[in-house]
Amino acid sequence: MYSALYNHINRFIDLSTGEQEILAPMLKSFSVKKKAFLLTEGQTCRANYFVAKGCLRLYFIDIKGAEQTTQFAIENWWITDLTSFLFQTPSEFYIQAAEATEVIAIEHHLYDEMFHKLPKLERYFRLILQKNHQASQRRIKFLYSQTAEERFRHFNSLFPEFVQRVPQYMLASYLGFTPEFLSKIRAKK
Amino acid sequence: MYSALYNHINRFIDLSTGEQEILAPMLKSFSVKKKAFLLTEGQTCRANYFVAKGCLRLYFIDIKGAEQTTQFAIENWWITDLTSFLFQTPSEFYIQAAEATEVIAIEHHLYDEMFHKLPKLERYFRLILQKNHQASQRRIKFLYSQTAEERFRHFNSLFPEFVQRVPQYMLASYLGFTPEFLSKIRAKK
DNA sequence: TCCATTTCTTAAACTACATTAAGTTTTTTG
DNA sequence: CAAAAAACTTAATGTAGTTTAAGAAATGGA
Repeated sequence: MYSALYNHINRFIDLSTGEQEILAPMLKSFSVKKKAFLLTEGQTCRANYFVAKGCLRLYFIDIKGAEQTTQFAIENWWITDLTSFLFQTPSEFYIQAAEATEVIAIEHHLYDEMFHKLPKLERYFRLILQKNHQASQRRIKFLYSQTAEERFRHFNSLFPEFVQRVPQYMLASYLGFTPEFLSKIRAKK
Repeated sequence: MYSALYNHINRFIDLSTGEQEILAPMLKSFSVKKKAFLLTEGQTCRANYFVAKGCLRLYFIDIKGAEQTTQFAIENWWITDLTSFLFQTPSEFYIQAAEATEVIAIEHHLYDEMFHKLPKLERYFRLILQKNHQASQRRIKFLYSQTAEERFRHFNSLFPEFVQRVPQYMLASYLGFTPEFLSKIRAKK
């Protein structure tokens, strides 16, 4: 049921079978159809989501009405609107399945309890959040140091399979330009 | 000596006097003169830095030779090049004092030991990293949703004192445009 | 398998911001 | 307190990327 998550946790800390059994009742596992939403603007984000299989994306709608993708989560990544999740306030974001996705969720009303019952998980989440922070530092540098074309070519060389996996308009907004411009870049060579 | 840090930690968890005494020998406290460096490109980042007083900034030099500020840390914020710090690899960043600054540092060779001796701090750092992650999500949205002028006006309305505190060229690169353009915006009104 | 929807492409006109360069003001330091 | 260095301003010129709009291709559902 939750083996994808247990395997991931065990990459960072040792979680015994007994501890897994304590954790299990606090989790929920379910499928999300392609294009279905786990969160929409105005709603309060109910859970922190772990992707067991598939792909979720976090985006918002800008003043001009365009979707701006700010994050993707593939296998073994957590995704949520952290502010909305932690403080149970209305979100300005959408979380949508970019593909048919298998999700494991920890809901807000059990989040603190989880750390209380399994303090070991403080370490797991600290390490995950450190990875997130590394990724953010890399991403900001990347956004500030290259032109749109360089960003695309660089991203494409690092994650060629992923570029094939999602529609170009999602990728374009994630990389900070328009789908038309991405089309232009590709046509070049 | 380390009271600024102890106070900060106690906002998130309860750290007893005894525990403070365990922590103390793993910390270092020192002053950094304005414009002095805690890290330069090519060096390995030795520590994670907590600002007790003053202001540090993290920046890199882009292809055109311009400084790009990617992060500021004022009182009660931690700052480091996390990848370089965790894996002890050469950094592409500089950490410099934007003002005369009082720093409390935890060095790499004591970082794991700190969590081993004081597992409570796993929680403190998880909570800090959550705040960081919230800040990153906010920042990315901010960068993607507004024009340069809007970003400046918005930032200025949120943090007017901070805008006065640092040179405009640092702020301009942090907000993602040139000092000349910032000058132009200001002249407008 | 066909129609509807979604996604991608092309190209011309436009604009927000960068670049360059020179001059001015402010801050730092001996 | 004078000189040097650092920070800021102004303005002309240039360009990377956007906008708009229309058509082509791919995908998905009944």
